Amino acid sequence: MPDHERDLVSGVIQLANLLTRRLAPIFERAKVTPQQWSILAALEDSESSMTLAGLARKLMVSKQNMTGMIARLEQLGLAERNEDPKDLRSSRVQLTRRGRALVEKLRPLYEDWCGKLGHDVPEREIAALTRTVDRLISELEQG
Amino acid sequence: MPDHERDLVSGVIQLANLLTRRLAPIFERAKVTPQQWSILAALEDSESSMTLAGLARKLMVSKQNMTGMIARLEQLGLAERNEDPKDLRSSRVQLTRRGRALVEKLRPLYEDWCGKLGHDVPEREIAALTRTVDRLISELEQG
DNA sequence: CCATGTTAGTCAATACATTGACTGTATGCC
DNA sequence: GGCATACAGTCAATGTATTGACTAACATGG
Repeated sequence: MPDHERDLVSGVIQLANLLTRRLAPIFERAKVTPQQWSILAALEDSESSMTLAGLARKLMVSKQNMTGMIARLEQLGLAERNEDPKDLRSSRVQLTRRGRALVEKLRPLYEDWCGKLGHDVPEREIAALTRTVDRLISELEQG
Repeated sequence: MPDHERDLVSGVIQLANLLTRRLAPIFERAKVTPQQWSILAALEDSESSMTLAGLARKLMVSKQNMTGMIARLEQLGLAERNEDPKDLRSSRVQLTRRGRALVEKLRPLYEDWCGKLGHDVPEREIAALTRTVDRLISELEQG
């Protein structure tokens, strides 16, 4: 029995921290962090290169943050930037061969982990949670 | 219509970022951050002093993190540390007079904001969401 | 009494995340 | 054409969050 009530806002923030912490060991052997994973997965999903700003919008982080994240992924040899001849402002980001291989290796691990998450909690509740989270994100995105 | 599906884990992490971002302006005039708010509120709730490790457990962050957070709150003159004569390892953290006054001023603002959150989303869903979040936290806390 | 193990707190290194300020490129309207 | 505006990317400063490594103090069982 929890001795302190946790409001929704604090709960979501604490849950996010906890998820990140528990997720980290899954990716540890590959030397990537959960946030790096999210970028790698987004790049593979896109089936083509993306701009920094496009990635930032998709993952809902600032473009300044994305600059650093991509720099680290480039350092690791998992992603690369190329100039876009059509728009000299943009660079197109894409997975390297190693990056793509890594995503293919890690995706099942990630999905397994997510699937096992909430084995205590009824399936219906998890689905409802997912939907409500999306609604809240949409609502907050405007403001 | 969202073009990309967002799984629960990514959704919760993105929602937490978004909540923090939207919450920040509420506290901006008082020069505190949402995370600092969470500590101040916890200290007021406790009705007595707390140890660093106790605070860290309650808010589910590492004690190393708490060291820095408390140092910043002390710098701001909102919290203070005193030695515990019963246990020379511990320091007891408590609100200063200014800290207590600030919490009293900010708490209604915070609660209003939380209350208005999800005006699109039925009350029942919000309550269900809160419960599910708590369950997931409990499950992950063990592992 | 003392060895062992646990707990409280700190420091350092690294990653993530924000805002503000800035450069350079593109776009659109007159 | 040229100016205003918006957008892409970066740098710097600050705060949050983690782990690992360490010291000091407490607690327990020989």
